[in-house]
Amino acid sequence: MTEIDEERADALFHALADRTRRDIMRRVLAGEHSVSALAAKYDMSFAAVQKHVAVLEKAGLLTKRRNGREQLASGDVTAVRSVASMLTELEQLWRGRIARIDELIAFDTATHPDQEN
Amino acid sequence: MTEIDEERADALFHALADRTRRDIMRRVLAGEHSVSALAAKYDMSFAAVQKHVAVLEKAGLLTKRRNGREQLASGDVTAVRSVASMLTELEQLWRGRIARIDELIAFDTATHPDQEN
DNA sequence: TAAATATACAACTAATCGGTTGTACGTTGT
DNA sequence: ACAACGTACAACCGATTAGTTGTATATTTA
Repeated sequence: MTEIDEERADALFHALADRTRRDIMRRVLAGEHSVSALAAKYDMSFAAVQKHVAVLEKAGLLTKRRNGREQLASGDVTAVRSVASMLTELEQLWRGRIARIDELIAFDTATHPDQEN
Repeated sequence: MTEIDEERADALFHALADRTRRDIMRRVLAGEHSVSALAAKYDMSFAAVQKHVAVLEKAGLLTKRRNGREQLASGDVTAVRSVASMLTELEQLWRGRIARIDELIAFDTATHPDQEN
């Protein structure tokens, strides 16, 4: 369960850790684009862009749909949201830390009320 | 400007694209931990953990503070939030796409009111 | 002062990554 | 039928990664 989740997190963050792939995500979230239409936008080979699309697809960040001879890529916003929620989980841990510090301060001011300001 | 931002995004996503580093982040967001205290938690050498901490520090996800002979690491929640906001930006592009689709539907139902359901 | 602890860093290795070129195959248009 | 287009995939290459071991340097503590 958690093992699979961590693998998925690895794939998601790794997929987003590349400029070209983040740029592809911007385009395919805004609308469908064929792989060759995407490839035309970057100064690299078609195969290189195809690999980037494959990385994003394996991570679940986009899906492909065949239309004739072209493959139309479309961004999956729920995958983007799942990454965001992982970050929110991290933030919650930090909130817990702050809450604990606040408790300490509350205890301190209750024990030594003359130290309040 | 954007060049630096993309480099920062590369570093942030790459830093989070590793289980051990995400786990370190959970611990240091919840509270301060020395590098050796962290190292004791994982089945790898001290040097390996030290490198992971260095990657997180370079990305700005944690800061270190010297206390005697130990180095206390503390998670930086604002860096975590900056990653979350990048994802929100991506999500906005998707919202734009949906808005455009809605406009098309509105135009269509206005032009062909008999096709409504 | 000497031993133990905590860190830093260099050098090495196997694996992965991001790119290339080349080949093959189905689909479309002439 | 055939040329052009869009895609898939394998093989290769240099750079980077995640790990290791070993050594050096402060800081405690006995």
